[in-house]
Amino acid sequence: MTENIEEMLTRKDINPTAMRLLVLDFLLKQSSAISLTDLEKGLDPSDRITLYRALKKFEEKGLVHSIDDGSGATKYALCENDCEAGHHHDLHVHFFCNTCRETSCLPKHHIPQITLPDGFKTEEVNLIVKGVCNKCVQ
Amino acid sequence: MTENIEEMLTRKDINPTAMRLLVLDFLLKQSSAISLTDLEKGLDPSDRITLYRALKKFEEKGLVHSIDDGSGATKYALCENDCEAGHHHDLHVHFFCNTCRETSCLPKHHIPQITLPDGFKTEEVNLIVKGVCNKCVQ
DNA sequence: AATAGTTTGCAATACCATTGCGCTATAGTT
DNA sequence: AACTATAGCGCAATGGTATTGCAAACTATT
Ligand SMILES: [Mn+2]
Ligand SMILES: [Mn+2]
Ligand SMILES: [Zn+2]
Ligand SMILES: [Zn+2]
Repeated sequence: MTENIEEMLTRKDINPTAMRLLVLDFLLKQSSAISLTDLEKGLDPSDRITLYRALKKFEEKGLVHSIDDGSGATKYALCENDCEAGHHHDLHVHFFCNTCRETSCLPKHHIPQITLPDGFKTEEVNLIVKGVCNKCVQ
Repeated sequence: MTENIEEMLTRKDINPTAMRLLVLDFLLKQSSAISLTDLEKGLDPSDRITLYRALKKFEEKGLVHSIDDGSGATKYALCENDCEAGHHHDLHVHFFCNTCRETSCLPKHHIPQITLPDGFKTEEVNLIVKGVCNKCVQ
């Protein structure tokens, strides 16, 4: 099982250190995107900065993508697709639940094409839907 | 002219104090959304917290809306439409220029309908397009 | 074993957002 | 006009997140 995690890292050209294995293992257990603080609490006691750098490395290598859901803290989630170092292909919608404050990837919901005024060049699109998630709706 | 600004405030049920007149006047002169720090620099010397509370009051009363463009600082822009206290109707796209780092409202670009999985309820949509704006494109 | 490169942990820094609180200006009342 | 209640202002303080510097610890290689 651990070998599987280790392979995931090496396949992405990430040195599988003890800390990084722990971080990836934790990420695999999540059902929603997590913040650095979530990770810190989940792997207590661990140094926040080390965790921060692990996430940054993962992002840089195309293993996780970061989400700015407007909560103030960047969230991180594993990439679904075959993202490459530097180039992410997770152009999907993200959902932020105003009730449980969890952020989820909606990988099946692609971001619609946005037509801009003349002279504007699109490089990236961030689409966050906020509301009530399926777990919180009654 | 000042009366016009004053009326804008009173019409929104905002007490037109000297500070608030200055803030609204500054906002009217902008061609893009501004941060609290931008406002502070533009109205130097003024107390940052007072400006912060002016923006919050404006937002609460439906005179400005805030934009989270992922830059780290919340941006503010005057509402185009007849927003009411508490209920904003600026469901338009926002554009962040990666070159000049300015954030613009695209009020003519409405946010497309997003269909979510069963059980998800939409309350709000935040759509930020990042790229190069018409002024920076060469 | 020595060396070079990588990772880690701690300290420090820089912003941004937000609240508490006393002072002041203003509006409303007598 | 004097008085009082309220609202606004300015300063201090706090809390949270992101990011970098640096030295110690660790790994891999010669
Ligand atoms: Mn995602
Ligand atoms: Mn806008
Ligand atoms: Zn929820
Ligand atoms: Zn630009």
